Amino acid sequence: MTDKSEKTEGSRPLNFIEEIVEREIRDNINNGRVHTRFPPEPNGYLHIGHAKAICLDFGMAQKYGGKCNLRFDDTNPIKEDVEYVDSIKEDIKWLGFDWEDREYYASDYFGKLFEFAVKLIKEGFAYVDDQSAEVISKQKGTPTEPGIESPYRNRSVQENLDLFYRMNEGEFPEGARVLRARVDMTSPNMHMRDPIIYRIILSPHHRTGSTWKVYPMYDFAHGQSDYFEGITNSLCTLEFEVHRPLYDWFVDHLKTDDYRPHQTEFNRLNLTYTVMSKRKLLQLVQEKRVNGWDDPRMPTLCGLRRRGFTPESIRSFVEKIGYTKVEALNDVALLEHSIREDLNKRAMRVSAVINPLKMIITNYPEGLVEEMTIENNPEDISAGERLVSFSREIYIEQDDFMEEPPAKFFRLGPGREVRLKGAYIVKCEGFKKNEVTGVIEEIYCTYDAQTRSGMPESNRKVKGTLHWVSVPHALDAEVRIYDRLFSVEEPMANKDVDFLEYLNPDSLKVLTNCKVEASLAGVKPYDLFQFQRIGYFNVDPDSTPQHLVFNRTVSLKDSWAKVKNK
RNA sequence: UGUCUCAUGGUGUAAUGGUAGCACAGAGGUUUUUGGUACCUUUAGUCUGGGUUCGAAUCCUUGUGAGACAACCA
Repeated sequence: MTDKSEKTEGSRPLNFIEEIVEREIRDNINNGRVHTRFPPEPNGYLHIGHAKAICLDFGMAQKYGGKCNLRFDDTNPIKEDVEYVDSIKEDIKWLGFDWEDREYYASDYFGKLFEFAVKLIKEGFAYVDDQSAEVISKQKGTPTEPGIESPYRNRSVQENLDLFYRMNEGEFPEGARVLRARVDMTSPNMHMRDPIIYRIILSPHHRTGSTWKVYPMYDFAHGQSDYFEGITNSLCTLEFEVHRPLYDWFVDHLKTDDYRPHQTEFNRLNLTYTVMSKRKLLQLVQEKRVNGWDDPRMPTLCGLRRRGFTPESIRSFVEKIGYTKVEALNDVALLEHSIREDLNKRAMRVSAVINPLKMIITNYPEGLVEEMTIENNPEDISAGERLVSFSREIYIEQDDFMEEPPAKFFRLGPGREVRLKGAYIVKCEGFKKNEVTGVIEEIYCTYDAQTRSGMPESNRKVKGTLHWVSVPHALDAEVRIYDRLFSVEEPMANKDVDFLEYLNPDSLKVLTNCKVEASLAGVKPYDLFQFQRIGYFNVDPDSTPQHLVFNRTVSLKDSWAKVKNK
């Protein structure tokens, strides 16, 4: 009964995590509370894969009346920096989520974690190992062979305690000693073979300075931090599945009543034609294969934002791909669909000619300018209308004229008629061609004065409608045409080929001679538009009133391109 | 020669023992002053073998394939 009502409530069926949570609520596990956390490490920029996690962590809390904490997992002072903290917070807010006053850091718990380690030592569950990293690693065995016990495994509690305190006094150099949990060296799960839980790091931490000389490892910090914060559901990606027994082992030694957090793993987001690993993204930035973390070709949230993606489109995409335990490769076409779907509803339509070809309307009076009324968005009447100047000389798209057009070409060619969007029907009477280069330099048309939009004659059927910009009114603009960063679906799939080999050489084309309508004079960075018949574009932060710069977010679907390529 | 996880159209997902559905992509069409949008139609799927059952994508089992795990990273 309850099952049914819960399922029909939403517009889609529950995913497996929602099913788990609803069962827990029903069974009053953890008093029926739902409290999640998003735990980024402040060592890089967030990408769309993180967005999938953010939407789940914050989304579950929202859906079930719970809370979601933001917790920086800052247990490694060598790799982390405050620089990243701010960008991460900005990206989460931009995506549309709010952690309110619950901004935490694993480093907030260094004291409690240290005490817990001391407790484990006293109970015989942890020991100081004096061996080198290499030796410890060797003793760990392999996935198919058991490990062997360290000669230091049975040190006295007193000695362990003494050594551990002195490790934290800075008495020993980095690497000299570690603290290990005393679990099981023969466990088939490598993570249970006496994992290292504390190591000596002498570099200062970005938040705690030089207070500490020993720092907890991820496994010794994460579950415990969840516990300290009262987290109920610790949601993470599939590769942490093998860590779960250790997560539970620590929580079991920490908990004092029925409350306990537990970990559930879901599949990562992989996208075709890109890479998602922080290391690879860093490499692209460092080797200047892209222009920084916010390069519009990057799958980072700042990159997608600069490219013109909206938070709504990203959330909608994440909603569409779902959460399962199957390792998936998501088609970037679905992301593109999500942004088109969103922008179709909200983007103002404007006229921009990115590869200009001048048209002279020979029978149009010289010096005459007419103001044409054009709707701002046919999908949204409330967006209103605007006036656009029309004159004797206009720019049209080079692609909209062919000297010898094929049958299916609905645009302009010698003797053909087309409609100029919101203006007149014109007929091509001739063109000027550079005899040396073969380039069409100008085309000459006549217009039918009775076909101005709104006049009865304007209803005449013509095959095509072109966008245009009046020459004397046009604004110059730079347009950056972005395409997929890689030319293959899975740049990492072939182990014998460096992923850089698959970089798409045409992922960025800069067009500097573009002409846009005058209404674009006052645009601000991140403003969104549809360039009529071309695609969705936004204003790049590089843009100034003197030098307009637009990024192509995504092209419009182009059924002519399909016909043409047949 | 380990442990854990997974396997449904091209892709991502649903169906929780009872008509294999949805979205994207593909194909075709209608409408259209965007070759856009919207709408309609359509192609295409339960990894393999066995078992339980009136009935199996679902439960049991065999095999196959894929992934994760051997950082003093997270």
